[in-house]
Amino acid sequence: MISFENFVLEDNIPIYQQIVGFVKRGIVAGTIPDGAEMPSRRMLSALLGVNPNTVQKSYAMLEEEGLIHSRSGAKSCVAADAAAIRRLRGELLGQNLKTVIDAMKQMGMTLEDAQAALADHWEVEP
Amino acid sequence: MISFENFVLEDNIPIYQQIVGFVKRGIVAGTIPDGAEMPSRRMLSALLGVNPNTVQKSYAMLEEEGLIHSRSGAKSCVAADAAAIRRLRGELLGQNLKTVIDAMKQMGMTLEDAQAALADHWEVEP
DNA sequence: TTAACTGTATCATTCGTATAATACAGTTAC
DNA sequence: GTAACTGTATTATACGAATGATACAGTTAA
Repeated sequence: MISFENFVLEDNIPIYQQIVGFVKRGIVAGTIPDGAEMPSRRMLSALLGVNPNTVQKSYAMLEEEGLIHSRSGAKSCVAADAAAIRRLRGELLGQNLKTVIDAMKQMGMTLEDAQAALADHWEVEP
Repeated sequence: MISFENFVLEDNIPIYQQIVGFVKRGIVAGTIPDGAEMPSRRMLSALLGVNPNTVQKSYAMLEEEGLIHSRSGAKSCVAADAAAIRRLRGELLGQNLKTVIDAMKQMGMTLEDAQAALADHWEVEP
């Protein structure tokens, strides 16, 4: 069973997007392995304190991208082969870096500034 | 008059937040100097193709943070002294880096991985 | 087989974002 | 002084995100 222990809800980002992102990053990291069982919609909604419909929306999007497989009545399973993981890594890395790089450039920072700031903030948090 | 030439609307982020962020980053970069005239609400809304009320919401938030000064009837001006710029730089840097660092750590990346990925993506765009 | 789960679907409601159409009072330049 | 701009305010509408409450059919383990 996949663990959502390290999942923390953020503000200002749709919850269903946060759940999708958490699962995607776990797949890339290998902490969510191919074939693993997803928690049921009801169980995860109770664990996170959100509505079952919100979790259902996340799972539907993961299903649409072919990252999980659902059969009516049975538990949903992760479906992530090596090709999917490779694709995900590039997708997530590009998304995250584009935002922060654009912002830093607009702040007048050079690559050296950015490298220093990244190193500064890396070990601050647990 | 402050230029919004380099401003591009993104999806999935509230427009009023994008405008606030653009002005804040410009203040940090120095491209939006202290005392400069802001474009009027109506002019900027026409330029960006958004509703005047949306621009008004952005300006009201900047006013609340003390970054611009508005007088009924006259144009709004930037109010950003050295202390405000220092505060802004730390605030924006922290916000942007926290998101991307958390995501990278969840993907199992080390600081060295992150440095390499940052350098890879830095010069890709104009 | 039956009870307890599972996925799936539908309906109503609340809230924030964004739009639209005005209106009014203060300023600035001619 | 007047016209053309400013900031500010109000009301209504539309849409997506999220919640809440059900309901129904498929599976799985006792």
